[in-house]
Amino acid sequence: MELANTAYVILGLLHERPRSGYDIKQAADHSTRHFWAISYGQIYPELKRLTDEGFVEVEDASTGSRPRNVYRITELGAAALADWASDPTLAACELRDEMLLKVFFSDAVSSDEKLDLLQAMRARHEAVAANLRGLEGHVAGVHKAGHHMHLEVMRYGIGLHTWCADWCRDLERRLGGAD
Amino acid sequence: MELANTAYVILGLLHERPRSGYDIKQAADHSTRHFWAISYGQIYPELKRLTDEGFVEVEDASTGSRPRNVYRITELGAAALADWASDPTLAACELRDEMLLKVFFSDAVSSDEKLDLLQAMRARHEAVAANLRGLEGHVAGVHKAGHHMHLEVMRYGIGLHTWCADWCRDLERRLGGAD
DNA sequence: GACGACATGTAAAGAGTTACATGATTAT
DNA sequence: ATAATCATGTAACTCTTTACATGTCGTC
Repeated sequence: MELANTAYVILGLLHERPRSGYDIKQAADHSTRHFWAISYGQIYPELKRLTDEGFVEVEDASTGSRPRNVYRITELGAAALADWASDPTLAACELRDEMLLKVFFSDAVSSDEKLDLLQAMRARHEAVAANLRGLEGHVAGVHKAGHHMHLEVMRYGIGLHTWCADWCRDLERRLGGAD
Repeated sequence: MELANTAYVILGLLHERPRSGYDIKQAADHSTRHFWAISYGQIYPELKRLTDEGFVEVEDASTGSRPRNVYRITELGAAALADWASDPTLAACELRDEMLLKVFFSDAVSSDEKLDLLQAMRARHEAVAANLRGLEGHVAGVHKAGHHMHLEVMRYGIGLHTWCADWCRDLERRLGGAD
């Protein structure tokens, strides 16, 4: 009865309020996506499993002939979530960044191409930071409902990607200026 | 004949100098691990594929009855690496951080547990930054051989994880002080 | 002699993405 | 009408990790 991290994303989002699989995907795309992305291919099978194990309950909320299943976390589910969230066991943070990989090996390419790479990478981080800043206002509203950490983590993302963009800018300057 | 990113990690490391599968694993663990980890289960099959496709050449370097295959990048391989590295196409940077996920959902746990979580997360980032700082001196030596970007990316890692540790510290202070 | 580093490889399991398939409702 | 959004789900595929299996060489 061990749950995967992806299950806890679902449980965590359902702890806020009942949601459909579709809603879970939307909510994840606007929040956890930046440090734990999930897809429909995981959500629907996982919801079935969580229902079978008693961590969530399903309620039919179909309108006319459009199906809609709304899931609600159970006490068992809330306990499992709290157990998981309160365990401070060290877990690695895994990063996979193809562009940084290219930068790492870019001694094999020309100075111009190196700069192009860094500029593209900076643009990416600026875009992510801007996107998160857009989300920030929305989260600040929900914030009042008691989800303080959602806002804090959103700002972590903004700060992190801003730092990355700054690093790119600084390296661009040093490569463009000195070389 | 499309290569996966993992293949480019191997190609990139072989571009520096010929290496065995074991050497590749060691080198990756001391460099790309922080933004692109690879395992033996990928390395050996991938080396076979790269050899079959002509991107690398294998040379027998066995000593006595201990087997050792040293791989060397070919011109075709170097061209493929340069092609890949010089393409600034936007690619997402994917992060999976279980501890941050817990922090995100930690409104469901007590203030004390929240602080424990943040302290553990800070310890993690401090450890990674310290580890990278230890590697930095080593990389600075190779640096002279023309691998400037290796050192830059190493410092990116140090800066990034230091930023993360600082963020944790700041949030700890605000949660511990005001609450 | 035992331990740690060197060395190669495979098989199975697990995690996650993508593409596909289907259809309803709402807004333009 | 038609496009966008809402809505559910599966199957195939890809990528990656983990565990296993095997054996050598140098050093304490």
